Amino acid sequence: MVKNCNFVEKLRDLGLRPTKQRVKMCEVLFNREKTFHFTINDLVKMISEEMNEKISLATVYNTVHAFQKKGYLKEISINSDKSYFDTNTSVHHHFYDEDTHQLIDCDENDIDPVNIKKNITGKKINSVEVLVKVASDNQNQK
Amino acid sequence: MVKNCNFVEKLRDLGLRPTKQRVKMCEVLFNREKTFHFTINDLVKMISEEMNEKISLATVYNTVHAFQKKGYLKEISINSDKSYFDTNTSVHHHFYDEDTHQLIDCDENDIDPVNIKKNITGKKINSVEVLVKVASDNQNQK
DNA sequence: ATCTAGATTATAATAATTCTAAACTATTGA
DNA sequence: TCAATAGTTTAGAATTATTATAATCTAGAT
Repeated sequence: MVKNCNFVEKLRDLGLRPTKQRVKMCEVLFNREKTFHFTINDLVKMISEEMNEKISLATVYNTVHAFQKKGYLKEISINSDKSYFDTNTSVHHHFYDEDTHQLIDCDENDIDPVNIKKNITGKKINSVEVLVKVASDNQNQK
Repeated sequence: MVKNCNFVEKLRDLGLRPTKQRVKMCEVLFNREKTFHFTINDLVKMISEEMNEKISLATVYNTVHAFQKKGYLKEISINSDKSYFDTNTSVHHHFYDEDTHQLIDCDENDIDPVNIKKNITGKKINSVEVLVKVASDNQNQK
C-alpha cells in the first residue's frame, strides 16, 4: 500500500506520465488507511465523484491494467461476470460471500501456508491463491 | 464421475427431463475415463460434432447450469473472459498455465489440505479452492 | 513556444452470457 | 392411444464487460 506519497513521482518512477487522471486514480486507490477491493465500475464511480467530472471508462481500464502490470494492483481470481481488483498486493487469500458478492481479505493467521508438492517442468509458480466461498446457512437448508 | 450409466434414469432422478439434448450432453461429459475441463464453447463444439447437428447455445448454458446446481459439474474460479467447468466434482485444486490458458488438476497428494482458522458468523463454507498460476520460466526473465 | 510521443476520449466492435417468446416434446391421465 | 400441459429447446435480441479505434489533447523535451 502506498500512502501519503507524492504520486507524481511514483508514477514517473514507473514510467507512467503523471496525468491528471492517473494522479486522481492514485489518490482514490492508494491514499487511504486500508486496502480494498473494487471492480472497474466501482472505480469509475468513485473517481467521477471525487473529481466532480467524468473519466473515460477506457482510461480506467488502461490505467488499472498499467497499475496491475507494475504491481500496484492485483487481480483476484473469482468466477464472476466482472473482474475484481485488490489494492493489497501482498500474498493473501480471500473469502467470497456468494450472497452479497463481497470479498473479504484473509489475514496471515486465517489460513496456514499452502504447501505445494508438485512442480510442473519448465514452469514457475507465479501465485498461489485460496478462495473460500461462503454463503448464509439458511440458503443451504432449503 | 458418472460412468457407463443409464443417463435417462440419472436425469430423472435429478428431476430433469431426459431430453435428447441432455442425454447427449451427459454422454459427452460423463461417459469417459477421465474427468476434464471445458468452457461452454468447447462443449457446444463437442456436442455438435457428436450429434452431427446443431445444439442451441442457450440449451447448453441452461443444462450446464442445471448440472452445476445438481452437483454434476463444478465451476472453477479463474479470472478469465470465459467460465471454466470441471466434470471432477470432488474437492481438488488446480494449476493454471498462464501461457497456454490450460487448467491442470492437482491430485490429492499435490497440495496439503488447506487449514482455515477463521469462520464468518452466520456463513457456511461452500468451497475451498487453491489456484496455482504458473508460467514459463523464460517469460519471467524478460 | 513548439513539437511529439504518449494519454484520453467517445464511440464502435467484440464476446460472453442472459432473456424472450414462439415452437416443440416428454409425460400424464383420460 | 391421444390430447393436454408443463417443461424444453431454439433463434435471435438484449445486456454487460471488455477491448479496439481513431481523433483530439497534453506532458515533457527541445
